[in-house]
Amino acid sequence: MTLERPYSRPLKQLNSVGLRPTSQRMIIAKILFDGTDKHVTAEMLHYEVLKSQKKVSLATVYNTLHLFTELGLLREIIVASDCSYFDTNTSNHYHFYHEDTQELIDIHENDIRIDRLPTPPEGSQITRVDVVVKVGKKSR
Amino acid sequence: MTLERPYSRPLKQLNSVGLRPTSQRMIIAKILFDGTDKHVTAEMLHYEVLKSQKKVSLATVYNTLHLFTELGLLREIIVASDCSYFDTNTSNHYHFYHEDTQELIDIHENDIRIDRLPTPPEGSQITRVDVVVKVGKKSR
DNA sequence: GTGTTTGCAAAGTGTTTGCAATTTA
DNA sequence: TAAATTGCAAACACTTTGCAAACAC
Repeated sequence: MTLERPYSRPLKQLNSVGLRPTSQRMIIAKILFDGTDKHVTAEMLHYEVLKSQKKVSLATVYNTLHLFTELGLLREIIVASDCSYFDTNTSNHYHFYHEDTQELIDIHENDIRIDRLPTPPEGSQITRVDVVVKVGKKSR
Repeated sequence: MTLERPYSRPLKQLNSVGLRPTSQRMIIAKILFDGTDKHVTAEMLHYEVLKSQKKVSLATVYNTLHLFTELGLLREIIVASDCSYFDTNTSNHYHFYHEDTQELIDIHENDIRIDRLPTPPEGSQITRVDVVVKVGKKSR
């Protein structure tokens, strides 16, 4: 935890993409960019915000998550059709998705390898490769 | 196309999982299991149904898609948070997802390979591996 | 007949939007 | 003060559900 400079990283992140550091964004950025990798849903983040400081509307949370994603500060991960996750680690990596707990867990780059990527259909190019390894409770 | 025995395959599929071959299910099964691999959304399927024969309610389409999926006749594929695809090919394979056309395209088993699958977290086991290769229009 | 299946319309979910009020630079 | 941002509540898209009528066996 970066207790010694709790504001510098969030501020830098906002400045780096040219967003005004409003109080709502700072609160959100402070939670997201604390130096550790996080996977959050809009609801989870909203809850964290309410827990930590003054109120930020859910609409603003959604807005901010999408803004951050467009600007490259976050990466959206689709695992289920009923909720989106956002990942503060924007580098190339994949995920475990625990079907029982709905938890998203990083798979480190070295722990999986895809070789022989397929040629994309005529006229298209690969923009991204998503890998989700679904896991469940061990049966026995 | 299996024009010669248009009903046998759908009927067999329904029988094989012990579902009553109601007219609605037969209509749906006939569209889905025509011998070719298909990727459909509930809306697409509903549209196909209406186009081909008498009416089946959207609720029943949803119901049937989920029933078929639970019983192993279909596989659900999550590519975007706002719509689910169902794949008539239930064997292990992955997909291209065209971000511009929302089209889902099979990647054949031989065209991609994942080696070194990661060890799942303590107490869990891998239930499935989903790979979606997102593609977009070639830029130049 | 009895249990299953269907269709409708209503309810539900997560998400987005329009707009007036507020805040930032 | 001009432009950006926020919050609210309404609107949204997709999906699910409750229940009475219809159907399959």
